[in-house]
Formats: sequence, C-alpha cells, structure tokens
Amino acid sequence: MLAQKKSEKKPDLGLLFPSDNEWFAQICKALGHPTRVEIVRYLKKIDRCVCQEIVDILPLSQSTVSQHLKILKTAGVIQGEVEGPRTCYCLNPDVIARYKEMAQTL
Amino acid sequence: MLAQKKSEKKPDLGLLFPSDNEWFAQICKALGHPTRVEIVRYLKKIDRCVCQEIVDILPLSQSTVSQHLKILKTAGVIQGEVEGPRTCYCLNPDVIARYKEMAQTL
DNA sequence: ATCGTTTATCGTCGATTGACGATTAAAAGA
DNA sequence: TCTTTTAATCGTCAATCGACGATAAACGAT
Repeated sequence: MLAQKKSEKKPDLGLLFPSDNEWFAQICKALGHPTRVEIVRYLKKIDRCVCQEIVDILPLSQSTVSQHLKILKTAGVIQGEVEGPRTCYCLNPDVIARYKEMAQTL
Repeated sequence: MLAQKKSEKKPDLGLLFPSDNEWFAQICKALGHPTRVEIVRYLKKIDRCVCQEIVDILPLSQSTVSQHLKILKTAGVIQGEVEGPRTCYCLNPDVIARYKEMAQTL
C-alpha cells in the first residue's frame, strides 16, 4: 500500500515478510480485544479446551464467547476440532510463530 | 501520555507499563489496520516524518491519515511533536519494545 | 495584515463490532 | 425415543470504525 519512489533504491527494511502487512494487521485485529487475548493465553496454558470451559471462566455469555472464538479461528490464531457435541480448541502454532516473527520487525 | 517524567530511571519496563492483557490488546487494536502498520513501518524506516509526508505516499485523504495517526498516538505507539505549523511523528521505542516482549509470551 | 501551508477537528455516512437472548443442530445418554 | 448437553448461528441493539469533505487553527512567509 505504501507507494515507493521508483527513482530510489528498493526499500530493504530487513523484513522477513515485507509484503504481508495486511496479514499482520489481521492477526493484530483479532488480538485487539482483551477477552481474545485472555482466550489465547488460556489456550497456551492448558493446551486444549472446549468452549464451555471458557464460558465458565469468563463473565460472558456462551454466544459472546463463541463469537470471540470464531474471530480467532477465522484469523487463523486458533483451530477448532469437532469432537462429538463439543468443539475442542487449540492454538495454531504456525500462525503464532509467524506473528511473533513479524512483531519483532516493528 | 506516558507521564512518567517524574519517575527517575527505571530500567524495568514492566514497572512503567502494566503487563496486563488490556494494554496488549489496546496496542494490537491500534495495529489492527493495514494502513497503521504501514505508517509504523515507514516511521521505523525514516525515523521521523510529518503528516503531509504520509499523506503523499498513501492513497488516503489528509483527514483520514490524521485519524490513523491519532489512533496510534492515543495508544502510545507513536509520539507527535509540534514544530511550527507541522507535527513531527516518531515511534515510541518503549511502547514498541514492551509490545514485542508481550507478543513473545503468546 | 494577508496569504499559503500544514494539521487537527467537526459532521456525516455506511459498515462493522460487541454484547445479549433465543433458536437451531448435533451428538451422547437415559 | 426422548432428553440433555454443547456449540453455532440468528436477530437485535447501541457503539465504534473508517472514510470523506469542509472547516478551523497555528504558523511562516510575503
């Protein structure tokens, strides 16, 4: 999106993923709510859990928690695996790792 | 904004910044738009610049750019210094550093 | 004093977010 | 089968976002 003056040298920002600002912004946006950061930290702590478990520890309704999980899942931050009547969620390590890499380039 | 001028040298950033999820989510939210990520990367590249410079390289109106700058400034990601009729913006290195630290804990 | 430049702010608009309750769908258990 | 449990989705609502043009404010230069 940044227009570059073609007369100058090509911009070398030393970035690992210089052209993926949109992807990075998308992850940041998904993390841009305290509840969703809370969910991510909880998943890192206990590795896997179902939706109801998060509902029990957060002062939010089941539908609201499900919405937050959907936002995180859509962004790729977490993964959901259906197990019978419930859905087991866990972090997406690849996305987390790449997010950390890109965050370091700021 | 970061009104800790009275506090003398505190090498531990954890004392200057609340290490809670709300602060981290706030920074993520500020970074949760491609244009604002572009601005941050541009500021990292050229260190300092005025608003007009960003307007020239982005396909956005002056008022829109000013809004994005305000969001970044309110979150603490950048700092603005009035210099005559213009405002010179630069990154807030402490906030960037703290953000990177917290991102690694995900 | 007036003009031009630069930036912030105001007002507006449609789109999106975040919250909730209610409903639906799927699967396990009685 | 029928009931219960679990999760996703629907509909609604107020609030916020993101964009814009227009305007105001601050300052340098003429």
